Amino acid sequence: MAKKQKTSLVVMTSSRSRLPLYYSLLRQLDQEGVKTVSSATIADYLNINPVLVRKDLSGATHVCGMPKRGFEVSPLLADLKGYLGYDKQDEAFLVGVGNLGHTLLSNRGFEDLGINIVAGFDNNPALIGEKVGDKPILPMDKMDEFVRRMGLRIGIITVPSACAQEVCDNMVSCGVKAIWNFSFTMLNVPEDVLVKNENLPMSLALLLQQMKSNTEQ
Amino acid sequence: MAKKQKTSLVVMTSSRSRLPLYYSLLRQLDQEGVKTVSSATIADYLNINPVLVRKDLSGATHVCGMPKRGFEVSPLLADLKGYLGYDKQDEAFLVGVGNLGHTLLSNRGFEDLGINIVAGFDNNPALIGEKVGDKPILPMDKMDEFVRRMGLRIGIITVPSACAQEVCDNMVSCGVKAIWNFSFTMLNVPEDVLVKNENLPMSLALLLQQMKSNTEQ
DNA sequence: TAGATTGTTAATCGATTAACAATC
DNA sequence: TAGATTGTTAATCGATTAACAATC
Repeated sequence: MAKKQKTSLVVMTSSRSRLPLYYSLLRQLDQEGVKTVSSATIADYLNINPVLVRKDLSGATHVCGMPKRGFEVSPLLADLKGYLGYDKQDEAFLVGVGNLGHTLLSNRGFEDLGINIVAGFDNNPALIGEKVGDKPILPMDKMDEFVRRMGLRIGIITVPSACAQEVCDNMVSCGVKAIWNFSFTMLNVPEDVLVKNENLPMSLALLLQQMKSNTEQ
Repeated sequence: MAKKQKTSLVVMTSSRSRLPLYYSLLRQLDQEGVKTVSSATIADYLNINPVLVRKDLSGATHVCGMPKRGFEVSPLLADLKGYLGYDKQDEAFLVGVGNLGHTLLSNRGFEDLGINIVAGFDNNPALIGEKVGDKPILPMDKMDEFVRRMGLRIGIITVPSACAQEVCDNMVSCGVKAIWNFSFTMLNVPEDVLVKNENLPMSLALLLQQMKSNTEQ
């Protein structure tokens, strides 16, 4: 990783959303053989204030930075991994094995964070019984029993927007407590169920808006 | 859309990130034939404070809410569309036509927000000359000339993490000012270039963390 | 030693919420 | 009219930054 340039990142608030970024960066540095890193260096990469980095890290880890040398990368990484829960195994399932469903089932990045997408559900007879990214594709009408039996708490919705609410209701009735929603539908759920909308086009639109307000100045 | 339940959404800060959600919701309501909506109803769907909704809306639109009746959906939608820039056409391009690249090129959701991904670039000879989601796939070595000629400012990185920085450097040298990065590499860019990291596994991990802290209480 | 870098306390800043008068 | 709902001003809250003493 070259050191000359600065990274401009889209704004983010609260340590909760920054800690995963520290983790990413530290893992990258670790792989490059970097042993210690200062808060200023981390801050530079992420385009934030070094004091904020130190505060975030001291709140989440037991690693103390050393004056003159900064933080040791590998213990920091280990602590952060524990704090973020990446060392614990979590199981999720996905409904809607279309384009995006395939992509997520094949994504190897979940493993590293302790997340296992155990199965995909779909109604397409051509898919049922197949495997995508080593994960079995099961028929929709098996979902209820499967999810209850395995006690799954995390559901991923990658169906077309029109049937997202129905799938969501099903998930909720099976005891799902967190839904990662890729459809464009705003879902209705009971208060104890968490929904995270991952509207990709909107996410890019947000970036464009920031870019425009940047160049206007 | 049923009205009985509340939606729990992952926290978000500043009107910038909430306005697109209002837009989504209002469009949905509009399609259902809803004519007026109160700030309390919007707030309920999004699990936020109604005062915040009114403040956000009054800052972004010229539509005044009517006491007793709330806001008219369709003028609000129109104003919001303008404010968010969804009525202006923007052009982006994508590098790395793998699984995720295919998914994004085929996604119809960008159009509605005024975003057109004009082409995908890849080195795979089997893909070059093909079309994905109606978008042409071109060889990597054509990127430079193509991007400069069209004056493209927005690049999407969907290549493996190992070559992400190289692709990024290329983009920057072609004048790209905003990068939507799906690789797991923290990119180095000059200060005037905006990077938005879309690390999908990490995004789910963040949701899990919140779910766990919810159930702990 | 001098300088780089840390961790912490206090000050600042911005965003959210509470309170309330105005209005249909 | 009474009640629902608005928009705005002031108060609160939390997050970020500034200042600075401690230390290798």
